[in-house]
Amino acid sequence: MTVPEAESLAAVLKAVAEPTRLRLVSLVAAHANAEACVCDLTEPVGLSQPTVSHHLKILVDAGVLEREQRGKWAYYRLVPETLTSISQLLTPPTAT
Amino acid sequence: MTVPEAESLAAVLKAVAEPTRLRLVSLVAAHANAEACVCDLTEPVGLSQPTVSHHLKILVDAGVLEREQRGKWAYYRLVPETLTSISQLLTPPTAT
DNA sequence: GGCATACATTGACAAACATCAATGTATGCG
DNA sequence: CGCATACATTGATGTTTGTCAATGTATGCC
Repeated sequence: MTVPEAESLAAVLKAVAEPTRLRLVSLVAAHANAEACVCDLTEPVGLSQPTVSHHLKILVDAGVLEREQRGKWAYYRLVPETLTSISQLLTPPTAT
Repeated sequence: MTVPEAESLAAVLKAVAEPTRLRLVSLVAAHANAEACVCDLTEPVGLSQPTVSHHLKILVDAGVLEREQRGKWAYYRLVPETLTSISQLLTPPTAT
């Protein structure tokens, strides 16, 4: 694995390697219509709205979630390809 | 995903979510006999011996690598089950 | 025993990070 | 226009993290 490869993989992993963000991803994926707005998420994770927005931005920047603004609300959806991709990159050669 | 589940998954991900440690894992896995000692690893990653030992300890604590002391050398091997496990936990439901 | 080798641990420090309060921006409604 | 709602951004703060120099520990060899 080259240095740039390691850096780009680490960047995505870093976004996900945080308990709150894992829960956010999980909550978004499990939510009705597979999308959720910030107001759906602050109460379940028990953190302030700015903090949740901050975490969501990190997940969007990493390509784990995507954001769509509809009226007053910002809807977040999972980008399954990203998780699938890092999942495959992490699978050890012996498996499969 | 519950809070404890998120925390334990995040702990393993955190160990791997670092470029140097990803390269170390990759180097160990690709090395002859699928094991490597610290002296095999410092030069490829270009960091000091204490720093490499430090990263290896984090990977061992997370269950990603295992360590075996043989004489003067400490040999590190991959624990494939750990990577397989987090790989599966990260696979989105839509995949498969 | 004495010395070299292989590695771990400690201490220190700058950089990155998670969090919140306060404030800013934009949308919708009357 | 004026106000409330939903969310983002900024600034500040305590904590974690990656790194190295210095030192400690243990093994092997003479």
